[in-house]
Amino acid sequence: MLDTGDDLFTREDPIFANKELLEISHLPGEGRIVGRDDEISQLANAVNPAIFGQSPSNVLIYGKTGTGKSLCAKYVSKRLVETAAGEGVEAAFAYVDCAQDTTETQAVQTIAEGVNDPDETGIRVPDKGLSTSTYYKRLWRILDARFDVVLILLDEIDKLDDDDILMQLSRAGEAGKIERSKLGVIGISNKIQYKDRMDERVKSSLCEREFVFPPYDANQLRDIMEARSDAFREGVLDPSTIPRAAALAAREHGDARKAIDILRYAGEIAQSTGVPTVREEFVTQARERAETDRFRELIRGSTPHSRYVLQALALLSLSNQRQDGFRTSRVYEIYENICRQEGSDSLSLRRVRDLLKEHAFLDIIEQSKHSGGSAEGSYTKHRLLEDPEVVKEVLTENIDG
DNA sequence: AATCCACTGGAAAAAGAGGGCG
DNA sequence: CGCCCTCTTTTTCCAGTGGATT
Repeated sequence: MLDTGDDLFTREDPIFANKELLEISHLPGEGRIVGRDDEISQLANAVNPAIFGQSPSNVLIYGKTGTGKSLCAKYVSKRLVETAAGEGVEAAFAYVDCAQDTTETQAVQTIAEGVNDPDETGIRVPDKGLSTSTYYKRLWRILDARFDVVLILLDEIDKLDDDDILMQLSRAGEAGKIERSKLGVIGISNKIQYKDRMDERVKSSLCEREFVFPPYDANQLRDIMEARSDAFREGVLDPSTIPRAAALAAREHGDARKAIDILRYAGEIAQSTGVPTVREEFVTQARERAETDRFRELIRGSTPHSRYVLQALALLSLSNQRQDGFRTSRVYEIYENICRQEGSDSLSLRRVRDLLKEHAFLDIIEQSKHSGGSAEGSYTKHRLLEDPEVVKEVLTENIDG
């Protein structure tokens, strides 16, 4: 996405030797996963029966973002499939990011597509258009046709809007939906409280084993970055850069993904300014850039009206610098103006309230409740958390697209 | 204590898009 | 093609909320 590796010009990259090591999607090989040895062996232990074609334990993994949950789960699954193959057991794993596939149907579709091979099974899995039960039926057929054991990784399981899929998966065997295959579910959640919300029946079957991944400390973050430092050319990385970035990341979140992002941005800053080494002071800049990018990413893909609402709030913040928030009706007025300018019909007040709430959920704005004087009742104030200038800029730059 | 009233937020349902299947 | 399915966006309806005023 960021750069497509245009090898016409980059054959003599002065900074990066192997930039893929710093991409988020990169799955490190053996010995590159730092500080998670215990977790990995426990996880492996839980799913071990799969190697002999027996049912693996269902597992629930907790931990904040960037603590290596997905990484370890994927790594163990991959190793498991390899080992099982050595034993003559046909195993596979399917990975679902529930933040992207929030509904039951989408998640089933992703699993089915992930484990399917149309040439072998002759079963097609269309993107959409089928009923949920049809997707299930096809999934069961695919599984029985191809595999002895299947591990299903459900990442960010708390983003799922209902538990139905867990119910179906955990009971597939008993209900006789699948005969040959055994299923194992590995659920990954950011929220510890997730389990409380779960249906009792699902809870008992899904939570056979539970693991909590603690955040990385500064030393571990440093090791993680060191382990990937050969993404850079020799001598390019200033010795103080990694400790600095590690300290910064540990203090703020302990998120390894962000830490690696920062390292990559620092490298890119060096690259674009033509400096031959990655210096310590780039780390601060890199962090800022990571934040702006995060915001752009949040905005991207939102509907026009969702943007207008944000724009209205940005406009208000710019013209009234020292106010701590703007009430809904005020935002709505400005929003209506913007709609007139853009020549589109404005949405109802009710809808705009929901849009504001969505933004609050993404930490773009902050909402606070107030109670007013006579005939005022209770109301909500909205305040932009990002820099209004940045918001306005990002919002207007995308209009031509 | 009753009343005001601008605003809140849950619920349901319409509308419309996207897509498969026979 | 007609029917069925899902899913998102949006509207409509309505029962609260809560401090100041009466």
